[in-house]
Amino acid sequence: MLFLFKREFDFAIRICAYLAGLYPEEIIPINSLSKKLLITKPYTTKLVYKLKKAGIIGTEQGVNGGVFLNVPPGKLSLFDILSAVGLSKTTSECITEDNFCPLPAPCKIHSFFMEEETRLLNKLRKRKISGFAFTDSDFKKKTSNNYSLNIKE
Amino acid sequence: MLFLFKREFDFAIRICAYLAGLYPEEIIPINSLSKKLLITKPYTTKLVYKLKKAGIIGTEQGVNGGVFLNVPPGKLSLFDILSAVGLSKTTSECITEDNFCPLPAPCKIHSFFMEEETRLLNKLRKRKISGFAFTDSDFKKKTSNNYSLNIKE
DNA sequence: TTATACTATACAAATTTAGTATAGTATTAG
DNA sequence: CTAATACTATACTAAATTTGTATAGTATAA
Repeated sequence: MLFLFKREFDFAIRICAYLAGLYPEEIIPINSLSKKLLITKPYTTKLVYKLKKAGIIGTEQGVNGGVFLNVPPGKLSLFDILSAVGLSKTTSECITEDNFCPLPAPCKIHSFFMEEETRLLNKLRKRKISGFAFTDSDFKKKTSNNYSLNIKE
Repeated sequence: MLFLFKREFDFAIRICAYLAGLYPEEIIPINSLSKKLLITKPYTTKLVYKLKKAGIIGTEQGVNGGVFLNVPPGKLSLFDILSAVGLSKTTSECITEDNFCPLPAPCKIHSFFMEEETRLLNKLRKRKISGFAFTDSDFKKKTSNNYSLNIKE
């Protein structure tokens, strides 16, 4: 796994990037979404739940229900997505822990990493999901299964 | 804890930064080092072991032994230190795993994070420990205990 | 020769991440 | 109306990683 990166982040971005490709016409049931993106159904469900709570994803219940992006892809940043699944929990606790570092705060070591973190976070804020959107035509060939999509309305 | 960062990395850099402050005159026993830097002795030992294996730290055994930086601080990068304690293990496995991502490699999402990772690694390569060196005068006041240092030779 | 220090590896606890289960609510086609 | 399908919300388990400890040994020098 990437240094900066956990699986949950990757999956969350992947889901949003795919929904961005469908935006704003189509909705897709979680079931199909999970098969399509190679994420287990319970895991997909969990992420959809978090993303909906943050207002990023919208859902429709019922037989022909499904999920869809609730925000224009040009306005949805990677930062928004990662925050929704829990970025803040892993950020910057070290600075608030006193007695952790023997040097008077801010020490050069932690300052350096704080700066790098800030730079990365800003970059995540700038990058919008529209730049990562993909559609069915972008899939690997071997994933030949085609799940039907429901046209919204 | 910092987003980019684990405790082990922090400790390893801290040890090297302190040894850089002593360079090239003094050596310090692990015991004193561990008390001084607020790292448990077994953990300090473990890190010293790894850093020595990588050639970064030198040691002297015996009653007046201890450890010291084995490389001029201006030539020792953060990257060298983090590599010594195991940076490579956490890096970029995702790209080599096939079937992990449904999109043909390199997909935009992973490319983006790869770029960011590369940028960070390059920065770590550029930054030398000399820029982080500290000495006893930099400690917080409350850490009033002063452990005696052995003068080398 | 003994006290102190490093060497090398094995082990265990704690935390985080990843993934599953389940009981429930909502919607709509038929 | 009702049964099938889909989302809702939370609790739980398993795997992996990180963190920290233990221990038996080797080396050195006062």
